[in-house]
Amino acid sequence: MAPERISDAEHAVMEVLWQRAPLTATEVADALADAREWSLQTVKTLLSRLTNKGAVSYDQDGRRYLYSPILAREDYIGDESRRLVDRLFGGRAAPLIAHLAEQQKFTAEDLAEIERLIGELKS
Amino acid sequence: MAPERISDAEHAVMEVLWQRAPLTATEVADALADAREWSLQTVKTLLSRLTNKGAVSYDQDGRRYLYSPILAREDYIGDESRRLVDRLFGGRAAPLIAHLAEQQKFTAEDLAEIERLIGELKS
DNA sequence: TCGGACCGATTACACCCGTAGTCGTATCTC
DNA sequence: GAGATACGACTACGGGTGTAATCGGTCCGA
Repeated sequence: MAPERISDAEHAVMEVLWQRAPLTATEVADALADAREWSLQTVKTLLSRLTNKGAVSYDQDGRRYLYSPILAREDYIGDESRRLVDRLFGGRAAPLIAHLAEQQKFTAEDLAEIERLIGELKS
Repeated sequence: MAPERISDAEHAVMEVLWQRAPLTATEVADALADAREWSLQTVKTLLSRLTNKGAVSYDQDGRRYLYSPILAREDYIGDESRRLVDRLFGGRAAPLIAHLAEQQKFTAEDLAEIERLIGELKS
């Protein structure tokens, strides 16, 4: 299948569905109300585009739809992360980490966590 | 100023200019010939859009332009990395690393490198 | 039973993006 | 000095995106 790209706005909708599903369009819109000032219609358009892209499905419940994600969040963040690493760091992850490190993106807990991860990977 | 987003195609042009500058439009097109099958006109359009976005500047050399980056590569990859971390990992970098780790994106050298980085940061 | 209310579907529209073609002009060549 | 050439500027155009309004059908309340 063609890996249909998911836009920023669409991604916001996916995040809601990944958190809990199935949901009606209205419920999705409510969940987004804090973050984005979208009309219900806008959310419905995004749901419909996501459906066309094969990223969400729906079950009909009377005259409304209950939407659920098809695309797994794991897969999405995997693809996006890989894209970034490929585009900006020649496909190698270490330079990304070096970069994040220089930006002071790490808290003490982060460092401990990462050390633990590295330790695991080495064994 | 609004941080004008740089598109994928535009980014490819920036990479050339980051590698060496100043360059003429034709030189940029030549440098890209291997990677992308773009006509010279396409490259010129991209350079012009990047100029409008304030990401590159030019010096006039007779009747042609010598283009140079204004936006620093550091800043660009910083912004892009931060965008990704914010969008997908709630602004924390450790989960990104955990994710990359699970994808087996790290070679043995990477691991050594990262360990070294972490060691430095902890001190 | 009739007018809203509420659905999803369809349509709208301006802007960005990828990918160029064309135009007007300045320069080089003979 | 006239035609070819090379340059940047302007124009084009189909598809994606953000952001909705409108349409046609159905159900609910009075």
